[in-house]
Amino acid sequence: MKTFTDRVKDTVRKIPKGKIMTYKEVAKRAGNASASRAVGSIMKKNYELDIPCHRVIRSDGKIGEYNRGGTKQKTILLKKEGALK
DNA sequence: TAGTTGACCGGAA
DNA sequence: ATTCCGGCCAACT
Repeated sequence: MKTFTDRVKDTVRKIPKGKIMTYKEVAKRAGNASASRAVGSIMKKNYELDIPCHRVIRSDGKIGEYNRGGTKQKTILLKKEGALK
């Protein structure tokens, strides 16, 4: 039985290049639509290189936080991948 | 077991 | 548009 956390990691790992998902969408896909906050909490403590956490942004359209360079770096990465204009 | 924390969300002021 | 507040959930202490 996979836990919510495992599914979240799996979901984020499956996000294709140039694509973006909101924390809420990820939470929903993982099985708990209201766990958007928990998703961020999980990413923060489980940042594997297989998981492109920079492809996950907030529902407001804001970039959100990032542990490898902050919001700035996150934005740059998304731009490079073409996910963000 | 209970309390605190935070890469969030949505509504209200 | 910006700031504030309550709710929500998993991890940490």
